[in-house]
Amino acid sequence: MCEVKFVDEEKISIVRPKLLNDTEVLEIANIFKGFSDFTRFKIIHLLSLGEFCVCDIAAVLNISDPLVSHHLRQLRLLRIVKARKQGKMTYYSLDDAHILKIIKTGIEHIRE
Amino acid sequence: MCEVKFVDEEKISIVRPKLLNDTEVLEIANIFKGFSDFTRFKIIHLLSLGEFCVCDIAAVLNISDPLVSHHLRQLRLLRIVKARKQGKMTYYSLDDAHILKIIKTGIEHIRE
DNA sequence: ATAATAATTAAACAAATATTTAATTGTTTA
DNA sequence: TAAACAATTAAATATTTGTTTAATTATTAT
Repeated sequence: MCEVKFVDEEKISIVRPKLLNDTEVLEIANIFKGFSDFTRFKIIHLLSLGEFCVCDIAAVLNISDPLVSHHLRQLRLLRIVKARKQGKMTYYSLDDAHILKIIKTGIEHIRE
Repeated sequence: MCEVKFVDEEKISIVRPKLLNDTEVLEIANIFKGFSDFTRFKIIHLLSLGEFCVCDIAAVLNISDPLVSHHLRQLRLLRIVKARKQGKMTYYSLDDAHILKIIKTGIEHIRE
């Protein structure tokens, strides 16, 4: 086990006040959690290309309607996507410009 | 259940070739997964402020050494952080500039 | 009203993941 | 060489989370 005192007390004291508070950290981590699942990211990426109904999302990605609906619900709660209802259908799209930026950052990153 | 044919066949056919392949999606989703946990994001954010040993990370964030080590291992595999060994200690820091950009995008996002 | 359909919700299950505790490795110093 | 310490690893547990299936809601059209 590691001793209690800090290896570099000074470095720590400079950094401490710059730390984010728990609420902020939780919020940010949750946003990234929205992007962290294989299926969910596929949905998000599709919606970055346009507005789609649940039915078409499921068909294009070859997954079931309830699964799409389930993920969209999470994404709506995280305000990553927004919904527009029209008749029987619900059309989904990305909620704001930030979301597109996050997607792009991710794509850029893996393409180095 | 939703019928098989697409609501907007044309829109779909335009979008289809623009979709990312599964390997890319998995890679991106995994990077975001690195950022998606409360404790792990705290570690990442701390490392965005400087280079630290396991011992100090654990002390500042008030969590156990093995937990820090465990998360750092994942982050190293995802190439989000890198390690530098010196004597008994291992010093960790962010792996590249992209990572800093992702962190900033996240912080920006919640601060609108 | 009834039937058909898009979407959502609920319940059950399966799989993945975070955390804890204990044991181990590897390096330094006495 | 033995003791001390930083870090890692392993095993066990607890929790969260993704997916499936079935049932339900809400809207449109007959």
